[in-house]
Amino acid sequence: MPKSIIRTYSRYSRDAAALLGALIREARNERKLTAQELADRAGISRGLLQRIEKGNLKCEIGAAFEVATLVGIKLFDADESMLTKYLTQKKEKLALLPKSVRKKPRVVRDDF
Amino acid sequence: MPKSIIRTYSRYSRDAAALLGALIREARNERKLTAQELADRAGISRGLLQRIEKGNLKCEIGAAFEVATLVGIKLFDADESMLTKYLTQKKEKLALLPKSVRKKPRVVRDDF
DNA sequence: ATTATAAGATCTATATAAAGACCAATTCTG
DNA sequence: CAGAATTGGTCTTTATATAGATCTTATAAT
Repeated sequence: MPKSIIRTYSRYSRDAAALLGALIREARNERKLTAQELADRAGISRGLLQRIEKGNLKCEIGAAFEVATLVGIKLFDADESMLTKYLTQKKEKLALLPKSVRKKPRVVRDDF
Repeated sequence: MPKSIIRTYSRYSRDAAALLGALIREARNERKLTAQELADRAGISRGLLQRIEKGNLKCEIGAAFEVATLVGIKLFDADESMLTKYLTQKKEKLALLPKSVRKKPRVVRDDF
């Protein structure tokens, strides 16, 4: 980040991250895992896990997803096979869609 | 990151991030937004948006969620009010759960 | 009530994610 | 087709997220 950017987040994003964190904490409790244990399994530090559970938005998405996966949280309400299937479908659909979005209509050159 | 940590991600996490990226791309297309426009609205660089759409796991979760929100993707299949409600419920439940997970049963001191 | 353990908090060093600028390759649209 | 616009890379700089260590506080189980 060259210039210090002040990021703002919508209520929706904040709540979504907070919810994900709460779900993780709940699942960790149910599975009787300490923060250290779960962090170790996810290959992250305990501090990072703490921030994820608190819904911190500055965490890397991979770490959050990995932890969620480890405690059995189903992202997109889908299990592994469903996720793969859904992903494949989306990719196929994307292949058909236009590769770029054209915004400005060309200037009509009717002056000659 | 003091020592260079090689992070590994499960298939599930990778697919989930890839799916989120694909959904964003699809929604951006439908809304006829260029990458630059969406990036500007989200307050991020075009490069970061590109990585998010590709499902890069090293992106910050806040940026990804914010972009998703901007194109109308419903996280946890919930709209704003549902999300808030769900979050409140989770917090209430967490308040009742034990604050810490005890693993090792204390050594019984029956020698006196 | 004790006390070991887990969780919370803070600090430092460092690897790296991200912005910004640039150029190359694609791709719509007239 | 043409040519502008969009997208895809690459490179550099810099702010910062993270690991790791340490200390404090809270808590659960005896």
